[in-house]
Amino acid sequence: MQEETTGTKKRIRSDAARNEDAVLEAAKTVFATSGVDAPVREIAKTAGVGVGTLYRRFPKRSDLVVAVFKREVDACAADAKTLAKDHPPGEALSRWLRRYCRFIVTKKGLASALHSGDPAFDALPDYFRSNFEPALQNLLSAAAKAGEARSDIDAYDLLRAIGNLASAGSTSGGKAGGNAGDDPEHHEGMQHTYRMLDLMIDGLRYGKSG
Amino acid sequence: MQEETTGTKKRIRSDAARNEDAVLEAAKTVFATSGVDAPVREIAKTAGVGVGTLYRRFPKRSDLVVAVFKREVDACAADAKTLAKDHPPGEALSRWLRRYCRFIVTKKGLASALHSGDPAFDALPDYFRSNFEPALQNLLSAAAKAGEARSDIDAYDLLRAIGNLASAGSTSGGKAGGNAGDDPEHHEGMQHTYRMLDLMIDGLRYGKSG
DNA sequence: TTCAAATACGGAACAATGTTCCGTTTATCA
DNA sequence: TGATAAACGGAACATTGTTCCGTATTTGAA
Repeated sequence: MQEETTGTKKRIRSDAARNEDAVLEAAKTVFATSGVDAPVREIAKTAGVGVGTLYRRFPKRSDLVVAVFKREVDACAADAKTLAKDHPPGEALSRWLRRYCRFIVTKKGLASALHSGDPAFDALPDYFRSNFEPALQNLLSAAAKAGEARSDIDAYDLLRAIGNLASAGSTSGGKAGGNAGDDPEHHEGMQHTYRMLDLMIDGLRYGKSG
Repeated sequence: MQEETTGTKKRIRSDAARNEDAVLEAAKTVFATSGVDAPVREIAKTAGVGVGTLYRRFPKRSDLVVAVFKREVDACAADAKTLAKDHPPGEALSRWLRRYCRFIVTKKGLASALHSGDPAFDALPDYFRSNFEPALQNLLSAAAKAGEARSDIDAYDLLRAIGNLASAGSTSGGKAGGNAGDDPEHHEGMQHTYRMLDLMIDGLRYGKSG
C-alpha cells in the first residue's frame, strides 16, 4: 500500500511509519473495545501518540475508521490465500468462512456507521466486495474442482447470507462489554452463528455437483 | 395528547404550553431544513426560546426528535380520517397515499436515525405501524366496499412498499438543500415517486375483486 | 387591583469531542 | 557532528449536548 523505494519522493521518516502503524493498531483495539464512536484522544493515548500526530496521518476521524476497516478487510482477504496454501480446498473454504464470520461480528459496530449516510464511507462497500468476492470465489472454485463443494453457489450471495447470519446472531449494540472473560468467540450468539454456519457449509459439501 | 382539564394536577402554565408548541414547530422546520442533526441551539433560536426552556420540556435531544416524529405521524394519520370524510372512498385513498408519500420523503433523515441503534428510538417503529396500519386499513376497506379498490391488499405491505418507493426515489442525504425554489414537491425524484405511486394506485383500482 | 408563591424563562457555564496550531524534538544526510 | 526538513505532542479553539441558577412571568387569592 505504501511506496517505500518508489523514488518519486523522499522516504517516509521511520518514526512516522512506526506511529502510523501504532495508531492503526490502537484504533483497531479501541474500536473493538469501546465502539467506533470512541474519542480520538483515547485512540491517540492507546497508541502512545499525541492527537496532532494522529491527525497528520488521518486528517479526519472518518479517515482513520476507513483505514482500519480496509486494513482488516485486507487481512481477512489475505487469510484466504494463506488458508488455501495450508489446507485442502474444502477445509480451507470452511475455515475461511469462519474467519469471515468473525470479521463480520467484530465489525458490527462499523456496519451501522457505514450506512449512516456519511459520504466518507461511500467507498467501503465496494472495497468490501471487490476484496472478498474474489477471495471467496477462489476458495469456492478450488473446492468445487476438488469435488469438495458444489459449484452452483455465487460467492457474493454467500457473503451476504453469512453476513446476515452473523450480524443477526451477535447481540445488538455497538460496543463490546470489555469485561474479563468476555471473549466474543465463546458468546452464546457466536456459538449459534457457528452452528448455522456449519449448516451452510454442510450444504455446500453435499449438494455438490453443479 | 395533553391533559387539560384532567384535574389530577395543576394546569400547565399558558406560556409553557405556548413554548412547547413553538419548540415542536421550530424543530419540525429545522429538522426539515438542516437535517435531524441540527444543533439544539438552532431549534431554540428558531422557536424564540432559550435552551433551558427547551430542555425542561425535552430533557434529551432524542426526546424532541421522538416528539416531532410522533406529532407528524399523528397529523398524517389524522388526515386519513379527514380525507375519508371529505371525499369518495377511492379518492380519499389515493389522496392519502400521496400524503403518506410526502411524509416518508420528509422523514428521510429521521429514518437513518431510527435505525442508528439508539434505544431512544426503539418505540418509534411500533408507533409508526400502530397508527398508519389502521388508518390505511380503513381507507382500503371503505374503497373496497365501494367497489373502488381490490380487497386483497394488506395495509402494512402497502405501507412498506410505498415507503421503499418513496425513500428510494428521493435524492440521498440527510438535509434538504434549503435554497430558494427548493420545494420538494417539484423535485425530479418526487415526480418520479408520484408516477410510481400512481401506478400502484391504478393497480389497486383495476384488479379489484378479491 | 395587588401581591406572594409557584412556575417557567433565558442564557451563561460546563463537559465532551473533533480539529487546528505552533513551539519543540527527532531523523536524515552530508 | 551539525544543519535542516519533517514529525511530534498537546494546549487551545470550535461545536455540541446538557446543567444551573438568578430573573421574569403567570396564577390564584386577598
